Amino acid sequence: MKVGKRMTRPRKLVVDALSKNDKPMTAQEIYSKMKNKADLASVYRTLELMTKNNLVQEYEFGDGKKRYELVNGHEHHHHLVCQHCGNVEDVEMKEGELMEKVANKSGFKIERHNLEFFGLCQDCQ
Amino acid sequence: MKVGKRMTRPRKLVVDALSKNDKPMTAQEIYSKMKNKADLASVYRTLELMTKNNLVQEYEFGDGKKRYELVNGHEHHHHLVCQHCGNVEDVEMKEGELMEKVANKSGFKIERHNLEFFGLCQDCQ
DNA sequence: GTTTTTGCAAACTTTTTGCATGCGG
DNA sequence: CCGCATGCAAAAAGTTTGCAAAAAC
Repeated sequence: MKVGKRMTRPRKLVVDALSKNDKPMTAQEIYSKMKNKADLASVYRTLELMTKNNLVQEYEFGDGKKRYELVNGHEHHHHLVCQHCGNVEDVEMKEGELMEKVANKSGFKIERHNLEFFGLCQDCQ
Repeated sequence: MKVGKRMTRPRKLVVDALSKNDKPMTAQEIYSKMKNKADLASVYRTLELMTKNNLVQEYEFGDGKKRYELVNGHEHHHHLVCQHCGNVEDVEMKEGELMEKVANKSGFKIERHNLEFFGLCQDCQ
């Protein structure tokens, strides 16, 4: 890891779990992948640390659980969340101009945005 | 209300609280506004009912609480959430073409999307 | 050796649920 | 009246926290 922090086993396990998955994961999902080799609380603490240091990005898809995805390697992107099967696909799109317009006309200093789509994937239509 | 459902006091109170506020409210906030005149559980049940019937729209701004806003009257819009003071402003933007592109290239049947911006409002910059 | 991090257990917060009672139409 | 909706209380579910023990460096 980095950030002047220690590279411990629980942290390795979290990174490991996240990097083996291509979809955002909940804390529970990450925890399940590491079979008692670290505590759930450590998972949460690690995710908080990594989120603050922009190593992971946090998402909410509306079911009350936060999901996390490694930033490393991933382009900036958004998600298509199937409301039937729960599957998640990545979408990339160039929304740059749109964001600029919002920034300009609002006077807000926009640091990040979440854009998620909900609907039905091809299999579920 | 409608939906073939009964217009009861708790439901009136929820609609009332929501219509007197111009920002999305949490269940707790709604509950607080109605001073023991209805139960929190009824607030949740009402919000669920109204969400399913598209009378309210549900949002998540990343703090683990769901927020609700009356659809009635409001144009389709998005939010600017200040990460410092928590204030929420509405933004309107024409993102139509962008949405179409995503729909076309993904094969997803998109039913709705959430787009929220996080940053610093003018006062907090 | 000292500081950071962990595991465990307990607490907290938000949301959901069961059930007997009560209100709306 | 009759069934849907409510209040209350208890339970889920997700996340956070305190603290002594253990691991990094």
